[in-house]
Amino acid sequence: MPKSPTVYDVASLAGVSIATVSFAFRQPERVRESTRDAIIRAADVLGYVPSGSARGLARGRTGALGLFSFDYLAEPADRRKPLTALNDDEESLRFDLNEEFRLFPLYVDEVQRGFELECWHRGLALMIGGGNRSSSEAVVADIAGRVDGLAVFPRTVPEETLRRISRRIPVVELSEPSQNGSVVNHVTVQNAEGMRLLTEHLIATHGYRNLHFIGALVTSDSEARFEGFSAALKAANLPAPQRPTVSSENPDHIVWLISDLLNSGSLPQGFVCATDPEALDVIDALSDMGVDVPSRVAVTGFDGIAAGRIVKPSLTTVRQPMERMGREAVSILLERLGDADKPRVNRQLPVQLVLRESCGCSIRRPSQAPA
Amino acid sequence: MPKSPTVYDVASLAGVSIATVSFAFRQPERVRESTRDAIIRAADVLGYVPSGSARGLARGRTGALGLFSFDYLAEPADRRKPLTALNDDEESLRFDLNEEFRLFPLYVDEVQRGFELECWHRGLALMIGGGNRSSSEAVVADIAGRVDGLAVFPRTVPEETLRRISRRIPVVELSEPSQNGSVVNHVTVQNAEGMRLLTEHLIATHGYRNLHFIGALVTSDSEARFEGFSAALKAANLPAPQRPTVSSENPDHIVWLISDLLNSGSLPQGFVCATDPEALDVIDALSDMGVDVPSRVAVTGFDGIAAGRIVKPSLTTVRQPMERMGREAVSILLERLGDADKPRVNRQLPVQLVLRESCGCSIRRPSQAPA
DNA sequence: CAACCGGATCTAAGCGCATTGATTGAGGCG
DNA sequence: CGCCTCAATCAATGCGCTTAGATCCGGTTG
Repeated sequence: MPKSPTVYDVASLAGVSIATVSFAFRQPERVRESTRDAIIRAADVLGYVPSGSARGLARGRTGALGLFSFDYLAEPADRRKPLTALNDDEESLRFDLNEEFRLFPLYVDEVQRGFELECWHRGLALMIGGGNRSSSEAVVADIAGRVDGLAVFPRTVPEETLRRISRRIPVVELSEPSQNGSVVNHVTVQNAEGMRLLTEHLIATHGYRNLHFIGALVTSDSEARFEGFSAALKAANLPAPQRPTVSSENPDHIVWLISDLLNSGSLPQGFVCATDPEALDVIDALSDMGVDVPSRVAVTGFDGIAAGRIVKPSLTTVRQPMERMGREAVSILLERLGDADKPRVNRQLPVQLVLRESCGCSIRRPSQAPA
Repeated sequence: MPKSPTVYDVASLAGVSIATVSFAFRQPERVRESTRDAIIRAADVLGYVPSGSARGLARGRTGALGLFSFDYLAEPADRRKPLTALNDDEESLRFDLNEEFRLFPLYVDEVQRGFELECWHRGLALMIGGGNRSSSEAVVADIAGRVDGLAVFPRTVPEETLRRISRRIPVVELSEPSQNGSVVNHVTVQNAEGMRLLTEHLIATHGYRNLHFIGALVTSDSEARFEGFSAALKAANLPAPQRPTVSSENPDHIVWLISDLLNSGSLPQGFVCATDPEALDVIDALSDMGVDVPSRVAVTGFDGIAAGRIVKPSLTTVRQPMERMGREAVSILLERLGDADKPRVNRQLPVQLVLRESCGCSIRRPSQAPA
């Protein structure tokens, strides 16, 4: 690019000072109309686009919010096999057996969308970064340095870094706060309550009495869900496990775990999973072993991702108001831009039970008006 | 926030000059280890996070790419009815009749995802903005001022603005270039070719001879698709219409249009639509009028969005390599960051025919190995 | 006619960092 | 023991913009 024009160039071409050029754009009413026109014309001729960096520096705020998300590329390789396959050109024109939908609109993506929409709606720009625990430190600081407020997904940024950043700008974490209090704001959903309702449904409606909880308890959200699960069992006078059947984050573990249960003849009546992706992995594993879902074993998830309605059987789950979570995050940040030490909040949003096929419910079409 | 610390604060606490602080972070090898440690410790104590604006200003580049997208909120109201309904809390726990999936992972979202992944992969931050023709002018300039390269979706930014921005930073438009040459780079797909293949399939495999093309020709992409459609008809010695049955962008128009055809008894054997969303609207309209798809009329789309596999009947379409388009955009921008006047490119990517139910093809499960 | 006033414009001082060229000092060499 | 070299550090400048305060000027007011 041939050296982009600056206020100085515009000013000299228009025959005014740089201050006037700046005013012409930021406070047009302060500048006489004729001069303003001249300035705009000069800017047009030169192709002037003001530098965001310079503006941000001078004003002390950037007018942008940041969101730090997962980087899918950093996930274990086997998780993104479908993606790789997709890039294979010679497979063009094949039947659509790709399973990319299992990876794309995930929980984070829908939350992110809400964040975007709300930012745009309020005239803010949005800076997005991605990474995982390891990569993040530098990357997240990089982003934090360019925005007026930051939202992060759990497990993307070490708490220490979060604390440091929150001394500079407001920060909100999109998860249940960990038990030992948190240094930042939070947007949560009714994790425990939602899972309790779902479990109750399995017990009351379907009469299941032997349920397993599957999920890597890597976030406070999953933990809260496990507690909701346990609470429902206790309320029904069923034995509640001390710990869930942990699956770690490797999908293979789910396969091993289930084949163990199958071989030992101790398959439960239902698997209650901490998240939708885990539930989908469980369904896959069961299918591969010839175990029918839901007639032989029920499976449920938690999230409400798109893939849950695409797979067969469709997934019974608890839907989080993902888009709205993103919106709330923006709103929390905005409220805190001005006054520094507004108290931290934890805004909890309602969830919604979504009954589909995988729990044993048949498909109904309630949209048909009863005659 | 209590006034965030700067290099000056860190420098004085560590007892060095600001230059050394800067070096400690940017070129660690230039600083003796002991001093570096002292500096990092001081930075820790103060909670120092370098200002992106200042850095950007000083270095002359920001290390971020921009993407300018549609703002769904700016769409006609009736298009987002499902969204509104979703926010209604009292509807919690209802059966999942919401149709949000019709709006979310659309074409743009998947392209955007590719853009994000590629940026992160290369260690770049990403700034996203949204708007439509009207709102954009200022917003897009705002973003253009903060990034080193910009990608835009068609119809989001007036060409004049695009030209101006491209004098400052490299720009790539995610669409077929318009016939009269373009001032920016492009990432395209085989629009015409893909549509030709699809139409051929309808003619050859299903024997349809009376097809209508439906689509608002608001982008060069849609135009190219129409040309592909016409080409296939001509090749089969079928009469090709001069113009498509335009639907404008108001879904109601599709309803009117189809009810007209129905009332006059001139329903074709198939509707070939310019995009998936339009095809879904057509299917909806037909269903509402009691016309079965595909037994009575076939319908096809173009895009490959997720909703196409969720709806009944599932949508036959042409799938664009959306994620890859985003990736290519990043790659094009990056190649042009250094050398200013590298020639403009138009990188065309392959598409893929996806045969599902709505064209009359039955569901096959090719993954089953033949015995 | 002088003092005054308000609108339009300008001068000048940063904003926080990167970076060039200068400075310092310790070790190497003859 | 003096001179040179090189590594480590520093002083100073500029990046492009915003904005408080100064200035200028034509028009008012008494």
